[in-house]
Amino acid sequence: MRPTVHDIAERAGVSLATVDRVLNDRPGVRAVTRAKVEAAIAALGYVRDVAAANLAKGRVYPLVFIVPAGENPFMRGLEAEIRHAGRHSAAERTRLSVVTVPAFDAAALAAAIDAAAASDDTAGIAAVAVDAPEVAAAIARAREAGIPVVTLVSDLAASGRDHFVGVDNVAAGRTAGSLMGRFLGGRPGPVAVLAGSMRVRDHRDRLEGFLAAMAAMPVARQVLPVLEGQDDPAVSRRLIAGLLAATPDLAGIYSLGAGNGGLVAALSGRSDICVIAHELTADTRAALETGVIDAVLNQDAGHEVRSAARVLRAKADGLPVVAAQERIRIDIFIRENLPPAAEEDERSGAGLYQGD
Amino acid sequence: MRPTVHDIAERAGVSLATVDRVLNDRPGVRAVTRAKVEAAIAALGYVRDVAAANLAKGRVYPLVFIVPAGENPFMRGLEAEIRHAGRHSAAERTRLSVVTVPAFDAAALAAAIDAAAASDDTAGIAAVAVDAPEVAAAIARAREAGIPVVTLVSDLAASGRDHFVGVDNVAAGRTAGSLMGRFLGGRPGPVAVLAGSMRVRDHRDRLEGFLAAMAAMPVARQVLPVLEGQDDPAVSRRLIAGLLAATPDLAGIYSLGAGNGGLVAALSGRSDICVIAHELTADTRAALETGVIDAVLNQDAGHEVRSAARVLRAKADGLPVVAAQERIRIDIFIRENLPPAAEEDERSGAGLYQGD
DNA sequence: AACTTTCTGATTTACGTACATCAAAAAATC
DNA sequence: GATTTTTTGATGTACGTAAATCAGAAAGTT
Repeated sequence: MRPTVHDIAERAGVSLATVDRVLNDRPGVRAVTRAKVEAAIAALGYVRDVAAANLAKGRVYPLVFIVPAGENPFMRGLEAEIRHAGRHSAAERTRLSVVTVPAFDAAALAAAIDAAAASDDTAGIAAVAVDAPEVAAAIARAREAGIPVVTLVSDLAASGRDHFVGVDNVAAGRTAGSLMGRFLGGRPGPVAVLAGSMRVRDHRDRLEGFLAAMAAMPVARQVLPVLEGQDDPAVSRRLIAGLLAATPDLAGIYSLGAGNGGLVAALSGRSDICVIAHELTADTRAALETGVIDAVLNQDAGHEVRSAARVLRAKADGLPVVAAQERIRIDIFIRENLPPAAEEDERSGAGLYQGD
Repeated sequence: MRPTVHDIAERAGVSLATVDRVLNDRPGVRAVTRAKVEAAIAALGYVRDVAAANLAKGRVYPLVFIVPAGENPFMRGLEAEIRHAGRHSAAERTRLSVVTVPAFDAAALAAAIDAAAASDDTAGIAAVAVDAPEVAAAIARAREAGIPVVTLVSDLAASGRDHFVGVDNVAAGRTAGSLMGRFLGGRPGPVAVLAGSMRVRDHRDRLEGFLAAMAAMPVARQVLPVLEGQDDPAVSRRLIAGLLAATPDLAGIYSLGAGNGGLVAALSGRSDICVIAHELTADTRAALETGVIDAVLNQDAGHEVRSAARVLRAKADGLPVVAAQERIRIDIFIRENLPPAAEEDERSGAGLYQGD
């Protein structure tokens, strides 16, 4: 059986109260006594029963997630994951809530952060950041009020946030470029890039990585000027249609933002162009299956949500974060390793695999 | 605040004991009363505090993991993950232990299963199966004794095991074939397959998927007869060296088993051949970085261990398993999305990402 | 009506930890 | 040596649930 505080007390020859003082480092213990207790802890290999401890503490961690509103399927999947995690977060004594704000609206986001920070029972904030000074200021205010803040999916390093939960977008772009280059092989023709907006940090990062990888390929290849679809399916569709008309020898398209529904519609079944997109959603999944999209790079929203919750709790408790453990992986999906669509049990997400 | 059993009792107008009887469905409750209590549970949205319940139950689940001994880096990584999970499994009231048996030794594996089942405090067994009747018989015996059994990594469906924790190896082979075909494009030359042994189920499955995917490619390509390296680096090295000498126009190699150290050594820095291998280990990681290996398909040992533990606990409690949630994903790694090597904190694995 | 059987209530103990209180002992200070 | 300060012990309550006991009420059976 696992040793308990009682065992430590007995072994160290002290009382339970003293053990408690050492464990939760409360004052009033002599150095020698503390050493004795710590020796006993080490000797017995004692580990605190977190479940019992949390039960006794009765503490809960109300965490607020702020995500952009709108039709962006990835964001809706993210929201679904938050709600899903919220329903199963009882054991971790964590309470998750979701706030949506208009996409790309820095003022609204800043206001939402301020509101969350103003609430007396907010233990932490996770926000999909918009790259703007007022957002950075709001995050700084929250942190000054003692509330930990993490950025989610899209970073804002200048804000002084406690942590960023998301993928390395430069690496993601490099991965896309490498795959594009290998898939195309010696085939001639230029490559196009469809982004949401160059004002968004993660899109800029992905482009940078993609260009670097393309440049490093043995075969030089022309990359056309970036198209900005505003993450909007209708705009994207128009842009891609124009591109196809103007560039008959187009070899590939890298879609580094959202709005892939429009991209797929514009391609209307053409599988001769090598297409690489981001985020596994209903649109991209279907296009992978039909061969219109060749590869999808994905960040697992479920992992991100759980990582954000873990980090915020650790910060709230003043505990260190194991960075290596919180790294979000860049998943590559092709048709053959596509996970089966989930049976839509209780979440409305894109049907991603949910690990643990 | 979350509702507790007391709230339910009050709301339903019954005593705490009755609520307890309903919750843990013990006998001695009239149908009408039960309905009242269940209505109160639904109305208040009560969810059992698992931490408190486990604390009260005091029950622990001693689970035995049986894995092959030897130098196979994936298996050693698996073992490291089990030990790692064991150190952090306190919260789940689970106790993990590892037993190693000689690789491919059916008799030894069967004996280990019998021994684990004979122990009075074994709540479940997870075993990397060898495809042999005596193993199937041992698993059947354990299950008759009321001990749940899951197969890990390599399945043995005929044994009647409760569950299989591992990837879809046919799909893995198809993925490899598809990537190989796309990476090679129009480049001519035959492709070789290096397996461990055709007597092992997962290797047969991978080969099947690979051949199917290659056959489905637009460009027909010759696949040379399978080489069997016994998962042994020295044997593999010899076989590959011979292959290279005999086949100057070789275009690609699919290594579907272990022993990749020998493969890499035989290739000695050649990056003109397209190589796809399985499992991210120190060997394959290094080869990915130098360009000798082009892609690695991976099954996350950490996920598998945690999934196995969850499934065994559920089975031990007679609870249903959410199959969709326990599916193990096939990860694709190329140089650009390689996760950074872990800082070897306390595990000796291959430095894989550890999610949650 | 007396009886058995089945249900329900009230109460208690336990799980392992956190946290508070008060008294007692030990150490340090004057 | 008397006093203050610091350290330690003893004890109790709480968290939310599980599980057991025993008494009492309700239902069903003769």
